[in-house]
Amino acid sequence: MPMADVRPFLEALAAANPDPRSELDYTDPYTLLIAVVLSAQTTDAGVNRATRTLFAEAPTPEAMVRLGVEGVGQHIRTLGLWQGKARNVVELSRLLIERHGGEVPRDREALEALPGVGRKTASVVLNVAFGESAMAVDTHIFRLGNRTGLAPGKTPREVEDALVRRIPPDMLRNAHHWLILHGRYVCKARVPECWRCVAAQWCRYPDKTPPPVEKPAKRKSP
DNA sequence: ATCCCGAGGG
DNA sequence: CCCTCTGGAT
Repeated sequence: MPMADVRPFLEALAAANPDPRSELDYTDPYTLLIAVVLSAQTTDAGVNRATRTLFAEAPTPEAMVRLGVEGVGQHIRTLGLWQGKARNVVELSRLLIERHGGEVPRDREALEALPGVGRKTASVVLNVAFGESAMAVDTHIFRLGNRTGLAPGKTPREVEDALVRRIPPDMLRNAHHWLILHGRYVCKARVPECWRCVAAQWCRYPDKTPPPVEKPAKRKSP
């Protein structure tokens, strides 16, 4: 049975996933754009750290171009795929100046025309920084949408459309973030931890896995 | 060993 | 659809 109303589900996820944007201003489109470009094949902690030190040195597109590929690389060497990302960050910044007066365009086509920016990155920027009705579907959200009944679909695009259609407009902003965190840390691919899921009561997933049996604490053994 | 909060290209 | 680029976490 499909979830009748997605609002309680999303409210529970929102409450369980406090806004992680504390040290960095991810409401700033440029900061967010760079952070998301850096995020592929890496951990969130790594991206946060790299973005923080990078922006301390080059907070604007102009400064980023001046810093150059080598300079950017210094900040992101611990991330996966960092060589390509360093090139993308600099070239993308140059194009922002050349095409958009140094601003991040509020436009999907313009965003996706930038190197290193695909559909998912553009969606996150449009949604989180600009408040547009966009969703990005990765493996976590795809699985969660189908498993929970929130947004069933055979293809990522179908799931995406279902999400944009079903999620109340006032909840769309940041919904991507709540869903992705929930999919990563609770509604996991192999072993979903339903016993600590705040939204289990609205979920149709049949496998309500029990909590792991508490192993006897290891006393000082002989 | 396996999996990523992807994009670009064949 | 497939593959490659890459480092870190588990």
